[in-house]
Amino acid sequence: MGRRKVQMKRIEDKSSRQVTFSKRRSGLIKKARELSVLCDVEIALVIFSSRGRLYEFSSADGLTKILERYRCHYEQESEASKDVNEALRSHTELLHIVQSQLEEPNVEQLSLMDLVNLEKQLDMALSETRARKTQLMMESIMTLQEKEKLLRAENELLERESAAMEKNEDEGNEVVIGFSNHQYLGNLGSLCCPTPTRL
Amino acid sequence: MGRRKVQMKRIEDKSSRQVTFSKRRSGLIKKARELSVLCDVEIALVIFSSRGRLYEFSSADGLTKILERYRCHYEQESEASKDVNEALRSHTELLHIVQSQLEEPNVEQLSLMDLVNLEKQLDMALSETRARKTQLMMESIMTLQEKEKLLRAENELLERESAAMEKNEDEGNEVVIGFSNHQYLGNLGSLCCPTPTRL
DNA sequence: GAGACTATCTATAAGAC
DNA sequence: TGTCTTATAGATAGTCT
Repeated sequence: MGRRKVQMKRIEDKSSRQVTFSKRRSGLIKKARELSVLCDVEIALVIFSSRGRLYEFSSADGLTKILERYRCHYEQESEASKDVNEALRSHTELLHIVQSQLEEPNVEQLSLMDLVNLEKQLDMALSETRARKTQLMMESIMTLQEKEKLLRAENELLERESAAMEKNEDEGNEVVIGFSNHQYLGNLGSLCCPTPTRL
Repeated sequence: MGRRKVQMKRIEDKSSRQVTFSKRRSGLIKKARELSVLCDVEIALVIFSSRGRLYEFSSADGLTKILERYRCHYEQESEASKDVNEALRSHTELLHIVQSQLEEPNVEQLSLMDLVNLEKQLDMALSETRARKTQLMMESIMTLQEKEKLLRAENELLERESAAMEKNEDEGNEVVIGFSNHQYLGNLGSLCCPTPTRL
């Protein structure tokens, strides 16, 4: 959005890098604020400059809360955190009981029924834990697959663009007259160079 | 940046809000990525949609690390959340330990050797299956992460090539006529090479 | 409900001071 | 260094598919 297109790589000149950082940083924060207001969503944005200075933005809820929510997102079921907390409480309770019973030298005195019940409870607790683990992994895989898809698409686009440019360069010395109306190009127009009319 | 200026307030129409969220979210994430690359800074961006879906971006260092750094910056740790997470982790560990302790010393007391053996075998099979499942999922995740890395690298390379080519063209000495104003091309101008009329 | 299109608006890279 | 200006690249609202 400036006088010329900029390459997507680290700006080597320290001064311009600083200027760009300042400009874009405020732009980014502004955009984050707009998104949070327009769409009524929670956003947390943290930026560390190379010198270690911290810049941040967060929507009304506050950065800490959002970050906390972020962490919880991977630890708890999104369905109902109530259930998770309850499960956690009962599991912990169960553990205490079992542990105290195991610590005593006469574990054998536990009745068979006690053991059966304990086993059942432990089994259920284990199942929940396993299910949670599996779900988290599945989510992770889904996210990654989505990322891959997007990257592949972007890649393809770039390759076509690149190929089109090369072709264009090869034809560089020829006399070329303007475009046909680009509106007729449809989808391809956005992917490759419109083939110019040659004389 | 659209057909008309938009008021900076929550978009009431649910549908447009959703569309705007999708569009601006990707725009914001793109800008965050650009800033992190151009200025070599660390950025963490977390967005929760109103439905509780999580979207995130983070520069190379990874979101967790940056958030960690953020927390260190303020030394504001939420003890409650930390405790919950710790509990969940150690909880899982303990369950495994306790279960194995329960199984071992009491096998004889059940005195149904066949059943016990069968159970053991089934248990082993189950364990193996679970382990295998976990391993496969982990491998899947690793592979996808690797893929992502490669695709990103390839992408960057292509973008540089592309940029170099354009620069090359710009520096050409040819006399150029017509369509010097790319604005007439609309969006296409940014995606395809603006092949001007050459003489 | 995700993408393509395009007019229009915004951000920002360079310049100017 | 900072601030203002300007030309241009980039983002996106409305629309259609």
